[in-house]
Amino acid sequence: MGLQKKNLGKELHQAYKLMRQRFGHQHWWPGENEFEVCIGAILTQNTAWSNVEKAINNLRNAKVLTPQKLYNLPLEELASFIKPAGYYNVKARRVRSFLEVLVKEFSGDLERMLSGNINDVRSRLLAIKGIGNETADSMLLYAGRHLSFVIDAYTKRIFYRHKWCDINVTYEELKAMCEQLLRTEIDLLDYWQDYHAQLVMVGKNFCKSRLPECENCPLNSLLPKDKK
DNA sequence: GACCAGGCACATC
DNA sequence: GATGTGCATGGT
Repeated sequence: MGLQKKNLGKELHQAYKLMRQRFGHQHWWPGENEFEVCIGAILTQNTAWSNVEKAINNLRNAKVLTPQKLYNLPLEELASFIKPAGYYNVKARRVRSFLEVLVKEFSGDLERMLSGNINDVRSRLLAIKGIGNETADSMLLYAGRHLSFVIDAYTKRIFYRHKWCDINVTYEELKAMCEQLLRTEIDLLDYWQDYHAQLVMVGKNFCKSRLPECENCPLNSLLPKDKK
């Protein structure tokens, strides 16, 4: 992590207040239940959520949105349902490998799969092919209600833009930094869930691509003074 | 038509 | 350990 700005914690919390003021509480994750959250977490990898919604609706309309039914689906059929989400062949395999563990090791009981020691649960998720850091943390935070901060491309882009981290920061470093500094609220789970959601709002609406400027961004008042 | 999106695994050097 | 590549649809 190296040199860390003094009062960075306060600045990060100020950022939250600004985003929250602009967008309101996001009540994330979008999804009817914990199982949908997990499937959505896989489907949204490098993909716009609007496309994921179509894929999930296909599954819902086909009435296969349960662990056992989804697991029993032939791979090609699963792939055709999730086509709108893109990368449908890889994602079909990734959903399948997640379900394999859920159904075979936990009898389809997602709550049991996600309960217990956070580090153990996280390791179990990361051992599944197709589940990396962000997907695992999304499942932990939004489906498992664990205190596991989610880092994504928007987080890195926004943090770097504001010089809250350097360009080479790793996933684990940024995650540890956020988890260490964002501890002021009473309800940390709600805070971390909404913090990530707010960052996605900023990313989607104001920090597209790697352009240095993002007009009308609620965080502009926090930009480093030399390049504004 | 180009560019982008809430990643990840794998190959290669 | 760092860097490059394939995967694919739909919106702007």
